[in-house]
Amino acid sequence: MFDVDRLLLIDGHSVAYRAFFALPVENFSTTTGQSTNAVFGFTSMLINVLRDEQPTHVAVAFDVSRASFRTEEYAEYKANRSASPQEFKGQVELIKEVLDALSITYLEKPGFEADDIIATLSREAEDAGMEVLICTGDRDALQLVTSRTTVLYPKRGVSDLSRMTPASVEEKYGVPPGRYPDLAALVGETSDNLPGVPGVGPKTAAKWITAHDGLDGIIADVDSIGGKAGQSLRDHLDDVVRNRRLNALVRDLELSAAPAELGFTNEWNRDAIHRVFDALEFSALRERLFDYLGGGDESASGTTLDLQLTLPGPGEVGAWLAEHAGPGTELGVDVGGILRPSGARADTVAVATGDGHSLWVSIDRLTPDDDAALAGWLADADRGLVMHDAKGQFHALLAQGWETAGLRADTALAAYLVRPDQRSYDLADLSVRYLHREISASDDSGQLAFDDDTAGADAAAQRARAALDLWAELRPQVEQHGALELFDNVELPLIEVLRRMESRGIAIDGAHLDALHAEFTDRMVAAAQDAYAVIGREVNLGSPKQLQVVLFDELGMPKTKRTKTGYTTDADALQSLYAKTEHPFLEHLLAHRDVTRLRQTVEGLQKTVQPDGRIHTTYYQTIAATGRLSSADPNLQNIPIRTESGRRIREAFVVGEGYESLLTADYSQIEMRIMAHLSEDADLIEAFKSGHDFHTVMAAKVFDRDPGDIDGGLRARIKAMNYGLAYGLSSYGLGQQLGITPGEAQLLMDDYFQTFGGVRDYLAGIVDEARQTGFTETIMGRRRYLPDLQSDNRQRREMAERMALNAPIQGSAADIIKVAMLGVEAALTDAGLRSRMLLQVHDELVLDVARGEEERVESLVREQMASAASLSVPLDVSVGHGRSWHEAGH
DNA sequence: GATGGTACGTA
DNA sequence: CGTACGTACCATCT
Repeated sequence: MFDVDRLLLIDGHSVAYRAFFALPVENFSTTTGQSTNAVFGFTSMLINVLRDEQPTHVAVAFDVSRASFRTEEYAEYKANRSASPQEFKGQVELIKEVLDALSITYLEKPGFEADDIIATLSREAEDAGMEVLICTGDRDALQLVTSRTTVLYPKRGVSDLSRMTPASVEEKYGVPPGRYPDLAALVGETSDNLPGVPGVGPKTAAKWITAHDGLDGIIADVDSIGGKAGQSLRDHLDDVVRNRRLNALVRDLELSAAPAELGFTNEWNRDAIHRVFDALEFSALRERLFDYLGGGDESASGTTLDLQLTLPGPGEVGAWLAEHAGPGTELGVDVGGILRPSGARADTVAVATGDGHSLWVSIDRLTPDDDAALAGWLADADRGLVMHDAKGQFHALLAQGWETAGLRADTALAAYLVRPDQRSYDLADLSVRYLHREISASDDSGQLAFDDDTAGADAAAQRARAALDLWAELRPQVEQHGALELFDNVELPLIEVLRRMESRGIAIDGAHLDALHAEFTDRMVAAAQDAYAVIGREVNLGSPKQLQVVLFDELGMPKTKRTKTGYTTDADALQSLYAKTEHPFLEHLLAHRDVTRLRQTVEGLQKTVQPDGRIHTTYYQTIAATGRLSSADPNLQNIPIRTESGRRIREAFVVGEGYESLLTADYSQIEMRIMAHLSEDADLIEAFKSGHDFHTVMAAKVFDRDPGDIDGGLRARIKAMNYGLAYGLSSYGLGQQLGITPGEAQLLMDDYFQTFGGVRDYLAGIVDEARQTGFTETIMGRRRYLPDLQSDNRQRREMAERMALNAPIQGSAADIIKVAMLGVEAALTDAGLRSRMLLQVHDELVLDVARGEEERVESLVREQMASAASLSVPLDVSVGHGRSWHEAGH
């Protein structure tokens, strides 16, 4: 490389504005609703250019306002520009914050444009023997291009820059860079509101400039220029002269910094970068930035933490624990190994104290004394253990035979309660966000991959310490969000309940699954053959793309609803096509879909049956923004029930060996009951207290008839209405579901709200309140923040409104069943029963019931579920028993 | 091999 | 053009 200084000059406004229009604003906003697309695009471009061009000096120039000496001289200058969009406002200030964090100088000069600053600096830099790179979307800067100065001009978006050198300017415009302003003066610049000579484009202009040695020559010879264009030029000569005066950049401004003072080092203030990127919620960009910085000296940055790490020799564990990790203090713990319900294994344990000490042990090297010391320490309820995502680590510790008693906090849960909308709560991310400290990330299974012990030990100790420090940071926030009780009394104790449920798993009748798989396979093959026979060839029935060709091109069926990639072939659409065409292909296709789906479900289950003959799902406590649990590997919360064939899959979930039956218990209409409670609607409350079929009673009230006079049709309408309410249904959606017009659906909704005015007022009130406070709240104070309620984008705003309607209702139901689960688990233990809770499916619990315990367990479960919350309507629980989940269902 | 889109199962 | 999820497959990208 040449040993030459390189100055990078960026036109801040120009690049930010380009970025704003290149990146869809709706994809870039923070949880507080601040748009960040321009900041993102600018920063992204900045990082790329820093990486690719390796400048030694950097500055960014901004316009102070639209007013400049040019507007003084020509009031129409840039007057055609519409006001910058609302979403753009404020983003320039954020860009300046990014620049501050990166210690990059930015310059402004009242009365002048960013271009002038750049022109001045580029001249000074050239005089000082530097190379210059100018990054701008403003073509006026092309006049600055020389053998030492290159313009990086965004081709499209902001990621693709073209390098404009003297040769490439000449190739593109037919004139050398110095003549570019002459050309622009003749052609005009729409974006600056500078009209050029009508009928003269770049080709003509370039020809003239070459022939007459520039604009001055053209003006001198103006009468000799022939043709229509020549006349046009003479008619608009004043404009041309004015354009040329305005597009000349000022190259001798007095600036606050000279090129030599713009030195750029990568002595970054990492802490400041973290703060700014946190606020902007730029995680991927931060990684790119630090990747680029990567070569640098991390330890010098001061954002990692030195821990006094002890790798104890044989028999020394107990002494360390006694000295540093006694009772009454909070301690961070990190367990490494295989962290899952089945096949778990603990390999390492790290402990970190608040005063900088840490311990790391490899479990297979512990002496019996060490083992006993650690086991006793973990089992001591007086230890305030702070862990991150503790459940998996508990599985691992338990595989080692170690029980844990003193869990004081789980930082994943704490972060979730503060901001439940995030997709992940990775410890390394949270550490950066809340502690501004970088730690090495673990992979999904909690395994840390390192070449040697020391590095792995340090990383594990860092994680333990990060959890401890995160809790200090998050605890006040949990409290401030009013969620401390929910945290201490519900979410935290629920970890152990879920861990037990996962460990227990549910027994599977493998032979039944095998038989179902064989049957579904046969039916799938038959349906496919039938379908192929109808159209005379084989297609991939699972490919929406190929199906579209068959349905709409070859069979000429009417087009369905549009999707991003064509027309939908979903089940609803196929049904309605079948109603119209009665084409047998559709019949076979739908049958194929159904049975393929069932087969897939069976296959998925077969793969997850463990050697103990049971399926052990994993429950996730920090996924659903409303507070629900989710289930994965496999998901046992979406096992089919609606169709006959589907229900047969539930026959494969059976009572465990040594138990007598499965029991299922579910809340009936829990969401409507919550709505009754929260809305205090007298008629709705009365409907629940009547004891008759709920939907029928509701229909009787809406249509003002006797319950005996409500037929199936009326009941179905009100049932759909009841269920749709909590989702923020529209008349369109309701009509779609009931097969009536949106108008009819609207009339139905009007009737409904006429009767249940309290419900209408409540629903409207939720949204109003959320708009004011920024969040919704469940009966236990679980919050969900919905910044999009303020969005200018109608689609986003209405989506947020529906979320606001749904979150308190779905979330309160989640609160209630969580409390019930804690109650059931504790009551079974207290009563000394062997029966055990296995599954939760949002409003349902499934238990293995031990011989002779059926009655006691049923009444215990009913009692715990019914008393989990005290509402103004009873919490009705229905219970069933059977040898399979199917039989126990009701 | 990762990712986005589509489709579909549950509450 | 109703909420909340997880999983599978296909098509397309790297």
